[in-house]
Amino acid sequence: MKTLEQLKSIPILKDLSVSDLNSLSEIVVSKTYLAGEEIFYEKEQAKGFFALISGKVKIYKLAFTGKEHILHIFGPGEIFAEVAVFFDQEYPANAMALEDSFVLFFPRVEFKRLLGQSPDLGLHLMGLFSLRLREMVAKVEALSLKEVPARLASHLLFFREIKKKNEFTLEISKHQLASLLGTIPETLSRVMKKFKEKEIFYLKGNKVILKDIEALQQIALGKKRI
Amino acid sequence: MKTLEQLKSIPILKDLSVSDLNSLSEIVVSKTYLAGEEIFYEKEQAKGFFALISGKVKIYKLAFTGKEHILHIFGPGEIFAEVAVFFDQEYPANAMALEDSFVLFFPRVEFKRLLGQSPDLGLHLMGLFSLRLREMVAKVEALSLKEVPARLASHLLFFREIKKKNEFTLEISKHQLASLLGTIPETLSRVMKKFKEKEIFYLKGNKVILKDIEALQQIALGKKRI
DNA sequence: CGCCCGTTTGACAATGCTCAATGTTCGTGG
DNA sequence: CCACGAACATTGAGCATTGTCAAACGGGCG
Repeated sequence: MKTLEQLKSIPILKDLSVSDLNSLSEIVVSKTYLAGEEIFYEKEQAKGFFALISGKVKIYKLAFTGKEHILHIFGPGEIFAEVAVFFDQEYPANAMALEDSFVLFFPRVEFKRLLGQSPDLGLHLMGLFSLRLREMVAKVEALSLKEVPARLASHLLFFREIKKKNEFTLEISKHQLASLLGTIPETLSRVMKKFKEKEIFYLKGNKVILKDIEALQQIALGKKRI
Repeated sequence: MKTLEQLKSIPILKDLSVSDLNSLSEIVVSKTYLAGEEIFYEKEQAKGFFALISGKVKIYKLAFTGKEHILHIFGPGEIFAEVAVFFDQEYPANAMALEDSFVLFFPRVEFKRLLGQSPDLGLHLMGLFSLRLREMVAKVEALSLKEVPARLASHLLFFREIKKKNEFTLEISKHQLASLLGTIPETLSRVMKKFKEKEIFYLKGNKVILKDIEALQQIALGKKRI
């Protein structure tokens, strides 16, 4: 696939003018990462940002003890590490390919030059920043004000919105899901067991069928305990 | 003080061109809030963002149970609620004046028009977004990977950086500090007691004198328990 | 002086983590 | 096709941390 086609496959970029897209296609660099491969480390000098064309990537922080917290998991069409554009400093977190992944890399300096020329490009990027900020605020809220069952319920309801169905697959391992929810696999397993016992959902492997949406909503809000 | 002077007192805006500043001064609206007064609510339609000229403002989320988590406390010269520019939706959190505060309000629609005209203004704003994002990532990390003593130690070290001194005042009540660290006053009080016992700091009222920086750094990283 | 609010302390409960063991799934190779 | 191993997932017991509830303390202000 041509670079231009790939750029157009990214939702946030597809509305850009042809000239903006052409400019971008001249600066991007294609890269491939194997499953499990590190894309960048937290302490690494940030040289640019990425657009994921295919595969799956996790952005995560590591504690001194080795405990991991996943900030975000990205799929095809999404942009990540875009903060790098504005800080010629370290990346704020680590990134690893969860599956074999193909990405487009946007070098910081060149991209910033384009930004100065196209206000439209800047507006798109600012919209993305706003979205990320909201996601992070939601994460802080969840971590500090909600318990694990509420966080799991919120996540399941979020997936339901995305998939527009009560039946879906989790797409990531339980270990990864626990890390994404700010907990550990054992705790997640116990909470899921309770959800099953209370007939809130059906779970087999990675397949989920939500059964009691009302209960999920109550639990997500912290109005109901399990 | 003239609006133009006030705009120049805001660090992130002071490098803007005279014409940009003049454009801004034409759209801003001055507002005053008394201590304890709500500036906006979470569910409220976001009509613009703010620059704090004098006073103190907290941005916070509320749980269904009434528990509060402070996301940020802003002082003079800082900009807040800037995400509002890109979403004609609800504010993502609540804002309340902690002291009598004087702010400049930037209406969303008018500001966005200026953005389209001045790429430079956009670049400044994007830098601000990046900073906020990093702050939020740090918060998520602290909440999910660190215990209360580590969060307190980090906060004290952060203040030390700002003040460039080992001696300073906390500026906010213990209750507010607890909420900022994602805990409750009782827990904070107990942790502080331990810090005092271990001679890590001296504390009297709101006055703090850091005594064992090394220990604070170890605790902040989670390498050492108290 | 006495009241009020913020703070501290105490006793207790609960949530979630650690460590260890057991189950389960799935891919590989005999 | 089955057996085996490795990685993933679940379960159990015990414990650490933090939250809840209630009471006492203390400092500042009318």
